[in-house]
Amino acid sequence: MLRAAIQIADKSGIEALTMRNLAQQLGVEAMTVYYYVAKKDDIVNGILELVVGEIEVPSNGGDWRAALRRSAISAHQVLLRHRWACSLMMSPGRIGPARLRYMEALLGRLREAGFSANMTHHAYHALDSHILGFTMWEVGYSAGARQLPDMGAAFRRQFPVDRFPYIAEHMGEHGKKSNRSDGEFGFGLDLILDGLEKIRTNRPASRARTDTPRARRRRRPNC
Amino acid sequence: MLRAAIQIADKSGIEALTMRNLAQQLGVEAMTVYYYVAKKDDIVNGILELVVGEIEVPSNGGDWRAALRRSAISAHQVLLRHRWACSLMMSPGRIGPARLRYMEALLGRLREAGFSANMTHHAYHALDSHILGFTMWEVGYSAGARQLPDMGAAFRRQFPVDRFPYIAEHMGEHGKKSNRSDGEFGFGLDLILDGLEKIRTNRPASRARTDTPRARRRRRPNC
DNA sequence: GCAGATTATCTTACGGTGTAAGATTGGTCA
DNA sequence: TGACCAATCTTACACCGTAAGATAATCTGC
Repeated sequence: MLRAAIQIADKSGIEALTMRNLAQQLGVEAMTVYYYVAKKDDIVNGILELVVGEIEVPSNGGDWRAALRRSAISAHQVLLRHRWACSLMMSPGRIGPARLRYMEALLGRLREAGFSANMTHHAYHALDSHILGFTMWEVGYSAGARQLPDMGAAFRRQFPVDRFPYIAEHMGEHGKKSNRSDGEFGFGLDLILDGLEKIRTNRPASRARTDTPRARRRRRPNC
Repeated sequence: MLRAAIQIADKSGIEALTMRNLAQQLGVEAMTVYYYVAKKDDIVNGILELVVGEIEVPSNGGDWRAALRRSAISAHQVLLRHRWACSLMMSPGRIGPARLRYMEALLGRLREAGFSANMTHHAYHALDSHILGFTMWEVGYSAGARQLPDMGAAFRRQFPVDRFPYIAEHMGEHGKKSNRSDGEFGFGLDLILDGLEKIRTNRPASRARTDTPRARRRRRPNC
């Protein structure tokens, strides 16, 4: 059932995933689905869980930078395969086991690389913001480009080059092949990873992983 | 009318912005709103336009880094004031005049600082991804924390510390005051800005070294 | 002053959504 | 055979955006 739901969402967008559509795909009436599921939200959480499970978790040994880079690119690709998943990952209350496993691995890899708890915290959010933020832009951008195949011409008509020269140039850059694939994603990713590496080597002994992390003195019960 | 719509969305979320709700707020019947607006989407675009207009555009003179930083922080704050706007900015087909003005100013400031067209393109997306990606996470996170006031306890019950020690530690970092305000946002922002500054001074007007050399062939006319 | 046009509002209705409540079918087992 | 039960379907409701048209209020030109 979740497979059918993913299929619908992949093909026609998450807004096409309705109980009636899903039931039809399963050859059944709408309300029958509720025999297996309490709320539609359970289906949404379920398919998100499956998709997050597709993401390659940072490996344990070797270069931390390479491991994180591989994982980030894997996440990017998974989210491009399931373009509806991005916004779901950023909405509240959707953190399931797969997401926790991913978070734990990523955080652990950072700590293991020598980052302090505070640095790890910041690094995690910087990486996460880039992965989700960039991919979400990319998804929206290509969706817009698909439904307006000649967006460039429409744009040029409405916003002439002489009024927005830099945007025009920017659009030109979008057409270049060298910027395709993971190139644009990788640029920001490397910017962040390079910055982290610099921080890591500049302050090497800022509380390495000598102490095992533990939930000490919960300051605020705030997730 | 758009003001009333923003008020509804700010107070009760974008999903509460229905034609019937909006009409009620205006002391009028639902369909009356359609006398002033063709589709609900026009209202959504309208309020987004107003909100994007609140963002402080990068100033012209002085230090490029400081200008971009100020603008990014302004965007962050505006989007926290109107927590519904983030996801709208990332969805396709919502680029209005205010957004173009912002883009043009940001791109222009980068070019003026000495970045090549290609670098500017990459820098823009890295910054944009961070601003929108981070803020969107933040919005979702705080929304989750608000509706589950003791999320921490619920979490500890379901996912014990010994199984997810790094996540537990991460959650601890969230409680620290030093990480509040623009601190978390600023960290990733500075990571990106530092990286950009290094690129700018090290190789003025050069191609990104992160571009994996690849056979570049046809460039598709794509926006 | 008043007919006609314009502007603003309301009423009704339709097809879509998620889902609550309960009827119906078919198979298994005592 | 009669009871149980899992699986499915039927009906209905409140909400959504909005199409179509009726109605009321105001302005305009003679």
